Amino acid sequence: MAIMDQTAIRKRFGEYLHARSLKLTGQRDRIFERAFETHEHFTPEALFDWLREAEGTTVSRATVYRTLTLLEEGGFIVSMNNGLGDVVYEHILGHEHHDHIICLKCGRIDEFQNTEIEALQIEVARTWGYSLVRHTLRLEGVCGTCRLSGAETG
Amino acid sequence: MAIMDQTAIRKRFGEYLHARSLKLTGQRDRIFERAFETHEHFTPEALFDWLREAEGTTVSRATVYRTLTLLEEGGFIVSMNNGLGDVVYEHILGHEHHDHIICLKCGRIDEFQNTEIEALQIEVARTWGYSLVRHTLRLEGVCGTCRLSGAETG
DNA sequence: GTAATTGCAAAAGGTTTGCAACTCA
DNA sequence: TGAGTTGCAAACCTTTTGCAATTAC
Repeated sequence: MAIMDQTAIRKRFGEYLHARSLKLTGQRDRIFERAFETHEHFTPEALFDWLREAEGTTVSRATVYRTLTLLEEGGFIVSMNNGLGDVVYEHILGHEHHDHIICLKCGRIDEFQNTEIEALQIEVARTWGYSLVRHTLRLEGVCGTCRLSGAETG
Repeated sequence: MAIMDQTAIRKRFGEYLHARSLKLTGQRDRIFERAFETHEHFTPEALFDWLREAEGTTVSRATVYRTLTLLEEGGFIVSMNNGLGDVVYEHILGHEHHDHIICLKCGRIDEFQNTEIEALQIEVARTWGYSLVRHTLRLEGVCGTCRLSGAETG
């Protein structure tokens, strides 16, 4: 399923920086690497902590924020809201476009694709006179695990 | 199309407060009224300003926030993200469930309904073992007006 | 009369920014 | 060498909170 492997995307990151006359600093490198190391959604703060926990590795919060913005502008990562008020990011490595289904009990996030829904969205946009740039579809519910365990909690 | 008229929902607000042993204060009344007066999506700050602009009417920011939370808990309004980092609210008066299509250039928000998409969502959730509680579908693009005027702006 | 509410100002939480020191190319 | 980058701390913005005064019921 991978569209591009880690090496290729790393190279593209370098090219992207070069094209914009930006420098590949140690901090950017570490942030990039760490962001692509996880397959989870993460907050800027979480990434900051991960880097701090890694022995000796310290990158300032400001640089984390600045670099995440940079990565998003370059299309290497995308941001979304986790529904609890936090901004979370995910990298695009090996991800085709997908939407999310989120468990309201445990916060688990699964990803899915549905071409029929995609097609209908384009149709809706056209109907309203919009040209569709992107969309966000988030399904929220209770996952199987939580339904079996917690049942009717809170 | 209205599910409930303004009078009816106003009454329900009173009942809701009563049921929770809360008081119908002048401030709550004004906030409620103003929130239902507009059919646009609004930020807490915007509502605060509206009330301030209205001659003599002043409600503190704190009370605006507290009351909006209260109204959302009661199901009288719902909140969402406008995609620019702001929390925006909309009242539910006369609104059936709908999704949003947002213009990335001018921030305009339109609402639509599509039963086919709704049905497919339920199917997706079932496939993944989730029971669907709710969903958010946001289409983002460029509206007809902006496409005609601005064209390829920055 | 009394519990609930308000306004204020301070606090909080997340993100951005100015600036001097530093570093990649 | 010099444009771009970093870290720090202060600034920002939105939202929340503690508390004394006030108000609805």
